[in-house]
Formats: sequence, C-alpha cells, structure tokens
Amino acid sequence: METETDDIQRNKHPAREVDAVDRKILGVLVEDATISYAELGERVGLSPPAAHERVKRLKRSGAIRATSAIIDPRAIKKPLLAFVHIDTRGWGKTPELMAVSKYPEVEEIHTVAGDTCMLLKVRTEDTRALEGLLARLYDTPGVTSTRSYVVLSTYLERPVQPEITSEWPAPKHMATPVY
Amino acid sequence: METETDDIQRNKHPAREVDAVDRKILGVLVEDATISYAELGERVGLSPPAAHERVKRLKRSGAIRATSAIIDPRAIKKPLLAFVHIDTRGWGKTPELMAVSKYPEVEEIHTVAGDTCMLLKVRTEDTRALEGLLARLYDTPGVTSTRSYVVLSTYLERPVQPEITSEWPAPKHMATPVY
DNA sequence: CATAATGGCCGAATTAAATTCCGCATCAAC
DNA sequence: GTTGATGCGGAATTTAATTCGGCCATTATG
Repeated sequence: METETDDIQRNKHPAREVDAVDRKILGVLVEDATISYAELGERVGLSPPAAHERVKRLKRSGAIRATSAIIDPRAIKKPLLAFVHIDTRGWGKTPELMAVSKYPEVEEIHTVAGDTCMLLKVRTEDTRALEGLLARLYDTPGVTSTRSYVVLSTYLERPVQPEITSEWPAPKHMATPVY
Repeated sequence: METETDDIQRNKHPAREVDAVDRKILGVLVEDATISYAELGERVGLSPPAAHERVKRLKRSGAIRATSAIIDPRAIKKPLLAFVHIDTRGWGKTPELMAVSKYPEVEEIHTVAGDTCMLLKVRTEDTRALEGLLARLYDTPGVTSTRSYVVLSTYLERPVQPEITSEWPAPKHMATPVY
C-alpha cells in the first residue's frame, strides 16, 4: 500500500518541464544552496515566495534529488581516490557485487560498455584500505579481474551542472552525419 | 618540550581535527543539509547553538567545502554518462587540455597512474554531444588517443561519505605485509 | 596545589528568514 | 466573453538562525 501511494505520487507529478528560470535556479543552488530565498529570487528575477515556490516544485518533481554537504576528502582522512574496472564472468550485476555499496569508500558503481563490465569509484584512507577493498572484490563470485587507476591529482570535481553546451566546435575533418 | 612555534601556527591555521561528533554531523549533512540546527543537534546530541557552532567551524576549516543541490541528470536532459581515458604525448596537464573544464558537461578531471594519463567524467545530452566533446579533445595538442566507457546503468552515485571502514575482511590467501 | 585561561556547551533573547495567505495578472479552453 | 488554472508579488505570520551571557570542564601557569 505504501508503494501504491508512491507510484501515484510519481505519476501525479509527471516530468514537469524545466524552463530557463528553473535552470538558473538550479545553477545557483548547485553552487551554493545555503542562500536565502530573498537572494535567490533576486539573482533569478523573482520575489522570495515565487523563488520558494519554484524550488519546492523542483524538489517535488525530483529535479533536485537532495541538498547535500560537500566535504573535503582530506578532512576525513580519505586522500586516495581510485577508479576500479572490473571484469566479470557472466552478468556482472550480481547482488554479491552490489553489496560492496555498503562500504562508504565506494562512491559510484556503474555498468559500462567497453572492454570492462563494471566501473567503481572508490575513495580510501590509504593503499592498504584500497587493497582490502580489492581483496573483497576478488572474493566476490564472478569477478575475474580488476584494473585500478589511482588518481594522482584531481583538477576538477563538481556536481552535475545544469548548463548544456549548445554548440560544439566542429573540427574540419569531421564529416556531417545523417542523424 | 617547547612547541611554542607549532602552537602559534596551529592556532593561526585552523587545521582542526575532525572528532567523532564532527563526523556524525558530516554524516547527517551529507544526507540532508536542509534540516534545522535543532534537529541536527538532536541527532548528534547537542543543543542548536552548539550544533551551529560546530557546522560553522567545519565550514571555516574547509571540511565542508560547499552545500550544494544534487540534481537529477535526467531532469536537465543529460542522460548520457561516460568516463573518458586520455593518452597524451608528454605531460598531460596542459592549459589547453584543462580548458575543457569550461564545458559544464565535464564533471571531473584527474591525472591517474595506470596505462592512461588522464581520466574525465563527462555527462552529455546524447551521443552527438559526447562526440563533440571527444572531437574537441582530439583537437587538443598532445592528445594521442582516448578510450571511452559509456555508462549503461548507474547503481550507486553519492557524495563523499565521512565514514571509514576500519576493518576489511582479510582473505586467507593474502600474506601479511610488513607495512 | 591553587588559579587563571581557554574552549565548548547550554538556555534565553533577539534577529532574520521561511512559509502562509490572499489578491492580481496572464493565458488557454470553451 | 467567460471560466478555470497557474504563477507571481506584497504583507502577515510562524519558524528557525544567530547572538549573548553565564556555566562547567580541561588545561596551562605560577
């Protein structure tokens, strides 16, 4: 019965189109979600209640999934970032493998198209902890091999940006596709 | 022991240690940064002003880098996520390559140890936009090749978690290292 | 050992912001 | 032209953020 209510609620708010003002609001809130509705309204050209109404709608529709504190990995003793590619025998997305999401060191789990099956983003205290996680992965049934890319320096790391590049600089050697 | 100079420097630069309560606060704020200080205090066992004081300190020290709205990529028409490995001739971190950070589609730029030089996380509207970005990369001096991993499904994607796994399950086939 | 001095906390008071309410304008459907 | 729905702004109200002063513990100092 709970799920039914959820479904109804989801269907009740079907894909409301995000307009230009919404995008501006998202742009501001991605940078700093602590500002007041008065300032937010001023930046996007709305009154405080109107800005508030927009943000409420964006949250209800799911466009704003959460408002979260972004913490410095160094402050919590997790200076080591790595991307781990995993090859699996058979279908990779097993419950056993997904169970690694219980470790707070694992930040992302994707299935990818390419020469590997899965891709993990992990952040650990040191190489020992990374080794522990890799050992845990190798003990998972179906995992045949892993390849790790240890990050030396991070030059950019930011949340999803609402802006979209409309025109990419087309190089001359590129043929124009049909679609 | 005279630690006079160290103490002065430490007091000037708030390289303050994050204690257990701070970690709990971070854990709560990573999940939801919109709660009131009254509720935050209740969850970690502090009064509202004390919780406020802690959060102010965490922000001043840089442990909390920002408070940000996490937005749904689908809502802003960016359903395509990809990781792009880049091989470069010579040193990869050139200003020309770093300039791609101006594109909001680029979310992360790292230099990595492994068989590639750099690693990008990019999120685009469609394959055409990804192609546009790749074309832009190939036009960058020094870039010799790229390998892209297009994400089919994302099973986990979350911000930096303050918790740390203290004990990893040690598999029996693993020898005990000296360090 | 005594005694400042500091840092962190709490409760109460004050200030600021979130939220609600209501009237108005716009636009689309009929 | 009428009607209904939607989004907005201004003012009022409620709620939360922020400040303030005092208390207690720990630590430095004589």
